[in-house]
Amino acid sequence: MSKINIFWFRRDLRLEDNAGLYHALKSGLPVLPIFIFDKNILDKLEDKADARVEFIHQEIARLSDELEKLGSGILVKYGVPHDVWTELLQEYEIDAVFTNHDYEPYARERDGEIRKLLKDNGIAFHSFKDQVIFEKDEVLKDDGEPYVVFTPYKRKWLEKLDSEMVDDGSGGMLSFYFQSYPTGKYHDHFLKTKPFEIPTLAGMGFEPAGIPFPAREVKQGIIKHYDETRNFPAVDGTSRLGIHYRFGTISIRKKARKAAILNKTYLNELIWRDFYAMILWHFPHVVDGPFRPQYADIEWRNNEQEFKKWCEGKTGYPIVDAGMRELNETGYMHNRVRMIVASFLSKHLLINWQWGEAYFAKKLLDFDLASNSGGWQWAAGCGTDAAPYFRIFNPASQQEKFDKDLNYVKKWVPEFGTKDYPEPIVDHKMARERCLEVYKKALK
DNA sequence: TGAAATGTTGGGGCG
DNA sequence: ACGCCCCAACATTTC
Repeated sequence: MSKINIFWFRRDLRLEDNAGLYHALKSGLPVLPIFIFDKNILDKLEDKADARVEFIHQEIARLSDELEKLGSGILVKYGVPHDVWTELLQEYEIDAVFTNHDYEPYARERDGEIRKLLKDNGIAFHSFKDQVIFEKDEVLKDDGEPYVVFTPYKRKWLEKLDSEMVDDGSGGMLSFYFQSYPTGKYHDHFLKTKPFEIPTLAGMGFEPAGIPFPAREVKQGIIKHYDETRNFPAVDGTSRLGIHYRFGTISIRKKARKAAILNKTYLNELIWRDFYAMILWHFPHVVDGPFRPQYADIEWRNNEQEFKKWCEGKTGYPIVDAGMRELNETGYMHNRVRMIVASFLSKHLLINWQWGEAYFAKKLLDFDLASNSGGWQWAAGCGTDAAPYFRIFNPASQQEKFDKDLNYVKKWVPEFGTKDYPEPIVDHKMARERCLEVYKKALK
């Protein structure tokens, strides 16, 4: 058996502009791409019609088709990564393994184990930055500590971006950090093989969710006008690329490069993404609780019936209910509305934001641990650079500002305005004052 | 990427 | 013309 290198796909499901894959293909030995449906992760999912699993499965099938055209294939396994790698060590003569960094706590632990397993077998494990522009230790304060406030982080991020410019190949200049990896130039370095059989969704205990996935291509003009349109949920004004950023079906470098040219506000959102990934790396405790410890003392009401009504979109606050119903039906919620429903749950209802975070984690197609945690903690006031606790969104004025004509509300809450629509679950004025008291008590 | 409470100003009605 | 009040509009402070 002749030696090969392996490229391990995780959340980077594309053949173009893929850092780890590029390095693998340039390494000299034929490259066998693999993917593992990780039982450690899949077994934790309650809903067997999980659209994210379906999405990954669909994208793996697409990679398989693309590789077949190149005379190669992707080896897809279903199991616990350590067991799978132990099998792979039997099945192949592996020289080195290539992959891209994954910064989540579980992934760090998993990769540590696999790195050790491979090392014990004399095999190198090479991992690369691919899913962010700047990772954990690239944008730090002058004293070497991580930023916990966004604005100075962003300033430093932009400075670093401009610090190294290169020729873009067509006469202009381009940040070194936006350069793409010309993976396609080396596509003939894939291991020549027949296509492999891919485990079926049903075989892994899953089924299709039956909701459509957002396109990989953004409609003309959306990014260019993002700053003007992004706040209006009834307007088609956001890219909806979340799921593609999450699973790497698009290249962050390509999108950030485009954003830097077309719209600074859109680029800003990508910087937030880097920011929260960096925060999660340095402060992994944000997965299980508030970044600021004193917020753990808030006496949440945690009323189960009210939580259920929030989940189902039956709070009697139209903009909140519209958001929750959009989420339940499509796996997506407009970002402006995410802020409104999060503020409402944690502040009006005084329900632990972690309940809401967990609900989003179950429902959002674009769920990302770092950004979800960061966003919820921002809304609840307990995170890095968070909205102060006394900044309580008024659902009525948010609706007036951002959905004046009620187009969004009417789309998702058809019974709005009829007798079938429920009365508000809480009085706004009372809830606001109650929130201020409870937060003040915990924080004094 | 807040909202409400409180303070200030100035125009207009009116005696 | 003047003082007084009301209140909208805007500014500032507070939560």
